[in-house]
Amino acid sequence: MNKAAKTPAASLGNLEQLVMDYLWSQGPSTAERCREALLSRHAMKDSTVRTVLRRLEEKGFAGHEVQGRTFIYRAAQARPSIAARSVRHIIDRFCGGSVEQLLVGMVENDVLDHSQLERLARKIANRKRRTS
Amino acid sequence: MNKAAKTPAASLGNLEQLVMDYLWSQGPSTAERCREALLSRHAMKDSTVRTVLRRLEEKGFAGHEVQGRTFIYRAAQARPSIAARSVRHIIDRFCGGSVEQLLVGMVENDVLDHSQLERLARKIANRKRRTS
DNA sequence: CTCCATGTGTTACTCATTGTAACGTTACAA
DNA sequence: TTGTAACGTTACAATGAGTAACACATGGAG
Repeated sequence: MNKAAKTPAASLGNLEQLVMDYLWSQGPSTAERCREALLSRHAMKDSTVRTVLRRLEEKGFAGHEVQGRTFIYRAAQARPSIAARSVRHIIDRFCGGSVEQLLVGMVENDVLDHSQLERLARKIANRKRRTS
Repeated sequence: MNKAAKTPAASLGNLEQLVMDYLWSQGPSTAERCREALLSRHAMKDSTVRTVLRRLEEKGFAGHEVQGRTFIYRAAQARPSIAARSVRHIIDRFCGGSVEQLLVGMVENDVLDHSQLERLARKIANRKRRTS
């Protein structure tokens, strides 16, 4: 069947992450521009970036359009979307599907503190009001 | 330096996950009992489970005590703790460190619906009252 | 028209991780 | 003493990720 986007929740290597971060923050870009932008943080040859970009596309994280004879790559999924799905996985894996359980665990493990929880509660309340 | 627990947030392979799930749900166990329990879902030789358990220990996910001449393996970290740290990673990677942003993304991506958010808000309110 | 610069396609090598397992050794029990 | 149940050691294949060389195409400068 579909060859692209094999594993829905495949994870990213460090360089792949770096490249995606670039695409997310800077928007569509050619391979070369991407490479130049990352040079200071991660030097590499042009073929390297291009390989990474191609693999990102195979994984469904990126896409490209052809402009003239150059490829313009772009992020295929929004960051929040990926984050949401990743967390869904974690919740299913470790929290029996319960979001509350995750939150409790985060508080107990000092990933979330009480003041954050308070702000969170307010935000949720606001959002509820606005969208219902 | 320290050889064990190299990467704090190393991820688990499928089999490793299976074994951890067993340890988490069934409690401390010998390698052989673990193997037998997983037989129907994942057949393997005894040396295979033992290798997996050893690696899990190297990664800091499991530990063992010696009882007579047999090893009793146990989960070294609670599930919620791992979940919490994983989510922390995601938040840092994809949400600029903002939990709220994650939650919003989860709503927008149908990982969380509004009724769940409501219940969540209630739980948070409760917990806040109880623990402050 | 020719040739170079620039861009893509293909292929491959290395290293770490993960699954898998054989083989060796040890020690308790009958 | 001998078999069996544990563990220790070592290894190999597949995969993923980083890295890159080399070949091919093509549009523009001369």
